[in-house]
Amino acid sequence: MSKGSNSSGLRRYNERVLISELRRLGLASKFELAKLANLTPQAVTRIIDDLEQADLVEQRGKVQRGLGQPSTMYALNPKGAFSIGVNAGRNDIQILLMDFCGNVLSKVAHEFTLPDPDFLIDKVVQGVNYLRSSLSLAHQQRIIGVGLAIPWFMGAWKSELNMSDELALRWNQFKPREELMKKIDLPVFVENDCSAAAVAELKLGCGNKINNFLYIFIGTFVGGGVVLHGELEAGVHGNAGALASMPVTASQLDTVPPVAGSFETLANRVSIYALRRHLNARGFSIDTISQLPLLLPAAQVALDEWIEDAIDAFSFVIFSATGVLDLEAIVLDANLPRDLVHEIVGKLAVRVNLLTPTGVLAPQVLSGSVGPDARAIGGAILPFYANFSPDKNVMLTGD
Amino acid sequence: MSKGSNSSGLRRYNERVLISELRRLGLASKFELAKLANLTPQAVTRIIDDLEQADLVEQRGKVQRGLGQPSTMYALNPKGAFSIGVNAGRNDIQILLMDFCGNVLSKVAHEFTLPDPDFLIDKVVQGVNYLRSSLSLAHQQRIIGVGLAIPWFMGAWKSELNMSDELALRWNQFKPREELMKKIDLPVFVENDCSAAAVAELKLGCGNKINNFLYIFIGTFVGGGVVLHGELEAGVHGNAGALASMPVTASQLDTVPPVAGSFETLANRVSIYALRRHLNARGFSIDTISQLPLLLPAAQVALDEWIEDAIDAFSFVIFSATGVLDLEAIVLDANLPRDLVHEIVGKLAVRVNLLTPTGVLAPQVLSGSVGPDARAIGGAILPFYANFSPDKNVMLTGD
DNA sequence: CTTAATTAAACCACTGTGAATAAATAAGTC
DNA sequence: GACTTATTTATTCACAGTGGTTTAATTAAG
Repeated sequence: MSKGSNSSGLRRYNERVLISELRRLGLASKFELAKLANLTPQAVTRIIDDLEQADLVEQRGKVQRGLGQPSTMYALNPKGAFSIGVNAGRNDIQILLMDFCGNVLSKVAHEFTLPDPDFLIDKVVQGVNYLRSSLSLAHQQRIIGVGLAIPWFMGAWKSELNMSDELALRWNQFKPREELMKKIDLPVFVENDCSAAAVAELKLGCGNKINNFLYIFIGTFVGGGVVLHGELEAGVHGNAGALASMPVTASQLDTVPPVAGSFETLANRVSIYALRRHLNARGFSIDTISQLPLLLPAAQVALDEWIEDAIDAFSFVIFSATGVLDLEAIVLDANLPRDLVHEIVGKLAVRVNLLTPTGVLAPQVLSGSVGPDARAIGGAILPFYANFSPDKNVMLTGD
Repeated sequence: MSKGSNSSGLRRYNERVLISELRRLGLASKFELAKLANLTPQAVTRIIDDLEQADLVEQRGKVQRGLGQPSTMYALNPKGAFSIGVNAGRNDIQILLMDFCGNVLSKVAHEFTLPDPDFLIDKVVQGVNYLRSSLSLAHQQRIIGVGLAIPWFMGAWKSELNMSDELALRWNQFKPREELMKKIDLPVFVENDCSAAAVAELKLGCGNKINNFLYIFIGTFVGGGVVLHGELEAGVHGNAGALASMPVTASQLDTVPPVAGSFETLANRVSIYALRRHLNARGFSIDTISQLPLLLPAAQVALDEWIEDAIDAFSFVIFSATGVLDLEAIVLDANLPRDLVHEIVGKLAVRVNLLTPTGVLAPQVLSGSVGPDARAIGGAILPFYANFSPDKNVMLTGD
């Protein structure tokens, strides 16, 4: 089952290790890289020189540190590779162009209500082609792929979304990767939207310091991504971090009770859907979540009620996840105002530390540092991740 | 953070890949191994010849398959390496000697009530030395280590175990690896008992076919181990699979309710401790779980009540774990009569398929094929696992 | 004489070693 | 203060070592 490797696999692996270190550090000398990667300066020299030849890495002046010859610093060449990331949501889509250093160069977005798959694909193709043409021809050659972040089981929430049976069926049969590959002549990478966001957090956010975490994103519903040992753990069917359906205890609020014999689920308590439902029950109505601040301070009590209930449900899920996986941290982000995210994270951290059961070690609770665009950004990272991240599989594929 | 590698790392990795394949297949030719491991027959020849030289692999005759030269078959040499496995439980200890093929050569066991750490260490040292001396001097040189499977947080359940504060404190401060290394001049490997059992299941049980599963073992309490991509996932602090403290909904039975603001935990509903408590409440008393069959059929109703309640709690935990990790299977074993394990697994499988929420893919539910000794056997595998399993870290440590 | 497993010898790609080189600072000398 | 020399650190050169690959030869069957 597990595969052996050869020297070119080894080289590719070391190459990726150096690229990753360089991405993590921003700026480093060959010597530093050698120490960090446990390689000899020779090996690093050869690899970095080759990468420089291939325009993936560039010199960035020299730095003097005390005695000795100054270090020639290297960094990833932002123009060395490009990637296009797509987040396809239930109500909106964001498409962005990213350079090799992770900078977002440009971005397009649309909002809509309940798209059908064909419409969505069209929007993606249009956006990708538009962003693509914004680059010079030489740089267009360096786009290494399109990464799509999209919820799984889009058709599974048809009642919550007022979706027709027919549309739900089409969503269920929809194969985004295949459809996109038909219309775009670039490699296509697809991940669950929240797993993609977890990758964004791993590569551009707190992943610099933390290697094992559960990422949670509150959007229309709620989802997550799992990062173990600095690598995305996608699960057997790519469905890891499917937090929406996680069982939790019943809510104190006005939720629809689950069908008999079944469980209450996290999405029913923690999601923008649940928040809006509770606000509605308290007489506050909004069309999109961006209008939330307009309701304040009148709706503050209702909002606080929901926060309290959400924290309750969350702590349940966090202890479940920590029990199974013994994680360093929970990283929470949301399509909600920044200070609200911080408030939830703060209260959650207190609760988690208070209730940590015997036999479990409390994880840190952090707020995501990438923000609401994490999913699209994560999408853009997917092609980089597949081509330049040092996972074990790199070694396996021979020449 | 991630480290590069060199040719000796590569060689070690390939060596381990071949050993693992050979362990999985039992018997294979160089040519077969080459195809499976994605290596050239040449490379395999070199590696296997070296391994044969080192007595880790041996020829096992020739096999004719149609035309052509017959294949020379190879297998692991059972006398190539030995390992001693220990399971240190709250009431008993098993110590066994294992050969390189995974056969248990001999075994010693003791029962007791609430040992203190020193007593336990003494028992382990005695047992290890006894088993060690049962081998010829030449073979004694080939013992590659002692693997200890032991519950974490032994002192954390002092009220349930009627443990004195003083004893609980000593357990909490107990460092088994350090203590053992003082008294045994062999490498010592320590894992959580249920993680060790998961390794046993991975290497000697269903792991032949399944690479991603949550292993659950019902003992005095309940615990688990996580296997992802054919490797044990121990967690940041080695505490992955800490199912005992997993939050679940409240029981319908006679459990002690959790303190206010806290959760009910799995161990309080699914464990031999919980079973005995329920049997007690129904007027049936046993000293050890092996006496359970003596109570039947009188206690059948009480037993069925517990099973029903246990399945309820289990399905909660299984959906939590599957939501986070998207697993292929749940593998359940217990220190209970074999047919009772099968009954629980059967009923659990039905329940899981019935209740699988939208957005989650139901895992298989299987009964463990290693059985009640899984923890000690897993312990014995730990040294083999550390020395011969192709995990990524193999490559990292240079020469 | 075909087929398939296995091996031998030359080869290639990679990293490692140890000496040499380059570029700076620090210390000593006039 | 200018010049020299030693010291330190980064980097590179040439060669050696390891390990897998290639090609062709060998072996043992049908």
